[in-house]
Amino acid sequence: MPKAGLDPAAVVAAGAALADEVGLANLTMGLLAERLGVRTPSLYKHVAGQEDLIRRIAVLALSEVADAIGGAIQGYAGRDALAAAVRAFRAFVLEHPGRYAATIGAEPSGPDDPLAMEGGRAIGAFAAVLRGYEIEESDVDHALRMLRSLSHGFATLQANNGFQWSADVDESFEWLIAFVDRGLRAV
Amino acid sequence: MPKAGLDPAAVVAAGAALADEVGLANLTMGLLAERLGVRTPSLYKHVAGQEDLIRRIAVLALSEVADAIGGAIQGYAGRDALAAAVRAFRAFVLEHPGRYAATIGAEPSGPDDPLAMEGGRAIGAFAAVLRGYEIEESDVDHALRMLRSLSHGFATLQANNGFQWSADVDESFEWLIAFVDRGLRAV
DNA sequence: GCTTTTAGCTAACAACGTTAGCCAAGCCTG
DNA sequence: CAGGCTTGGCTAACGTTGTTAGCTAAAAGC
Repeated sequence: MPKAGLDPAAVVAAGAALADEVGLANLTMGLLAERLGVRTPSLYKHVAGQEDLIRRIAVLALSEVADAIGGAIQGYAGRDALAAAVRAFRAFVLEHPGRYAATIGAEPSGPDDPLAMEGGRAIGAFAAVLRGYEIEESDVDHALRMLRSLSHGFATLQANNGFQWSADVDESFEWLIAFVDRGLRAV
Repeated sequence: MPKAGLDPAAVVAAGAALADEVGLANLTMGLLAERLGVRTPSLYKHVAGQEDLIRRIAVLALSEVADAIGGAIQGYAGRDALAAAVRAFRAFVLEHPGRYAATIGAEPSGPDDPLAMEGGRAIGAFAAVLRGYEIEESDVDHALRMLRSLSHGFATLQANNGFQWSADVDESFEWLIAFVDRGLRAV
């Protein structure tokens, strides 16, 4: 009785939403099937398995991250672009912790793997921020890695409640933006 | 036939070593039992279950991280201490990716949870680095979070092969130390 | 030396991912 | 429009993994 009208994109989208709700570790095929009003084995007509599902969720997440950052920095440059980019990134991770978690440890199989392409787009959005600073060619890659590490580290630590004590996290984040901005202008 | 002579510490140590070898995601109770020359259910005499095991591995990892950083910075201050600390941290994560992964997402249940205590010790080691800089009291927490985010982000991205293209990762890391050192002296 | 605790074992079960094989709904062609 | 083909759902079944129950023999204590 083919009536549910699923397709791979719908399954992946529902999987991503469910991962955000219950956490990636609790994203089970049975739970996803139930959410879609279908029996578990039916999912295998659309995705190859759980590993494939998570990989596709990662691709979706990276695509959304790239769009979010790219959209946020439009019309801005320098410190404004930096702030917009990292705020957009952090907001995405906090709103969509499950799908973002899918991107961690997902290794592209080759340069034309969709994972690599969307990942490259996300990194490109960060790279656009750096063009607003006067950074020597040889330093751009290092600065980009710094930006990624800081964004990823801060967002994941916060998403996992890694910051325990006193000081306000939003305040720390703004402090961090100022810190990086000063540093990049002095490079 | 109680002869294997296991105890919780031995099980946790073996679990941590195994996690480093095969990855935390592939750390199965059966595999660990086999490694210890014992049948799977016997492990439950020493740890309450897989969740408990991973939690204890996280405590062990945090304790080792704290010792590694604490030891590395002894006798150093300022930039030397900063470099020693983050190098020790990164080396630990790269040598022990499995046990470090156990610390991600482990939430302490209360302030006297061993997890919180060892985590606090590790953070304290980073905090010691900051005392070598002239940072205002109100900025210390922010700087500490920056340091943690950067260390965690860089190390985990590298451990997951998150840095894809050209530039040398070690070079980026040294660049990053210089970047943070300059920034902290200008705070 | 007898009792009690402890630490191993076997057997069994539940949850989950996955595969095989069936069958009806929708489409495509003659 | 009829018949076949493709598709997307289904049930049944299996392997793996985590976990519990209950037994037993080695060690520890009186």
